[in-house]
Amino acid sequence: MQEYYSLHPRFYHAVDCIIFGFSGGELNLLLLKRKFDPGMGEWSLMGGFVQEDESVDDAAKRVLFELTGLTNVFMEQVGVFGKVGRDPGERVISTAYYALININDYDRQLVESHNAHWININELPALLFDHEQMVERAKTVMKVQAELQPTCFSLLPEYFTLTQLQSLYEAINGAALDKRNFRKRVAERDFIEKTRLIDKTTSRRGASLYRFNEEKYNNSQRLKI
Amino acid sequence: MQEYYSLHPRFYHAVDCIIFGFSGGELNLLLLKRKFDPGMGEWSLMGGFVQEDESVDDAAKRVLFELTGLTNVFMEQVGVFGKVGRDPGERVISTAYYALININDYDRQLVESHNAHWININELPALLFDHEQMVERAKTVMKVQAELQPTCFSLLPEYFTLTQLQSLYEAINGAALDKRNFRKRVAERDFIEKTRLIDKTTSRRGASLYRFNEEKYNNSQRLKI
DNA sequence: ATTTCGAGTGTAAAAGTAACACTATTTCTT
DNA sequence: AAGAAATAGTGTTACTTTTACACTCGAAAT
Repeated sequence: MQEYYSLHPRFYHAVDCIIFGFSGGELNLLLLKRKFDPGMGEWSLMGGFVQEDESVDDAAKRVLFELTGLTNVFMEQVGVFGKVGRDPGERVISTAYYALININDYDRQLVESHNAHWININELPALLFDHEQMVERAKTVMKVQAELQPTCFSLLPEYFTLTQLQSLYEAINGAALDKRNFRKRVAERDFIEKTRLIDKTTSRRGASLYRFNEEKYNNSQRLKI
Repeated sequence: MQEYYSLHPRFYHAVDCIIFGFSGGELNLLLLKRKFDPGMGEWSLMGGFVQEDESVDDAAKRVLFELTGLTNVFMEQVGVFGKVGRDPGERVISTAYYALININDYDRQLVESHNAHWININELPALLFDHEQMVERAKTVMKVQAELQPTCFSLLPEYFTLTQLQSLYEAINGAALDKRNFRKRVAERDFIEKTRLIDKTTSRRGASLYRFNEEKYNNSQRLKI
């Protein structure tokens, strides 16, 4: 019985985080310029090793916290990357996660101390190991997920204008949307609530601020956006 | 540098296979009644441990081959299951995969020797460890996948009738479909080819046999079914 | 010749999606 | 004070897609 396990090899298990942020009408990833080997000087995802006392999902949350100081972030598995030589140093199996964070919220000092930077998703540099594949898959999974459920509100501040929301959807879609049709669709979902607040920073006229009402969403027919 | 890895713990890494088959108008899973501990006597998925010289994906293919004798089977990752106590014997992280196999094709002797049985997906027994969660997630992932691409042809024999195809879609959907609308949609996709062959086993009149043309599918606009 | 059984076929209403351009409100400039 | 500038906001129509629905066809069995 003991042999049932001990005949088999054991592996380091890493987690790597594809961290999406939204600013300036564009999607960005938080990437590290590595200050240590393996891969010193290269761009990479934020990663870490799973420890004895934590689940794989918890390890991903911890790693995200170590970089950004954030908890309660929307995170989802992207997949397992388990090729034999993917990490040239040792055999490491890695689970990739994507996270959607509000770009106003994170701890800038922590991020700086890790040598991490926001990079526009359309101008990504070459990345360490198989991290580019991870990013590609994350983009796909994120897109599918965002179409099925309105998860992408995690990328916005609590209050946002419809122009911001539309440009987020355009960034995820990779294509422009018609303003009137978009607003018609927003009006149909009452989990996107208009508030009395007005944002005057982006236009002279000012734009109404909206918020995502999670409770209403949970009670709704789950109309995707 | 060496410490970069060696400070961290290592884990057994398993793969578990959710194996779908289609017969009698229903989806079935191939499950094992375990003949060994841990979990002797319980129903479980077919699983195995990742070895030094194989990727995680390859381990899943090997495990499926060991049970069914099949290669070149459609398989996709379902996700990583990495809770600390999920396997009470040892800390094991597992990657779940789903496979779609043609129920006429597998090696019956091998399957029997593993004490494996086809179980209707709507009448599943309690399963070992977190295998029920794996199955739940696999059902969701499989459904999404089948909607995006016509992967489910892997569940059918090379030649099939439209009635069979429709009942497969109904089983995946969990809901009945309108026969005329379904056939109209089939007619629109030329990667579903009508042949001159007639199947006389299911009706007196006989039904035309169709086949999936992968090449045409790859050249098509990827209309999902 | 008649029955039986699954295979196969078309049309019309309804819903959803896509295309399209101007007015409104406030601030800034002169 | 008037006009320019800049983003917010607003409806209608054509087109496409989806849904609902019931009978005939062809071969075998009796």
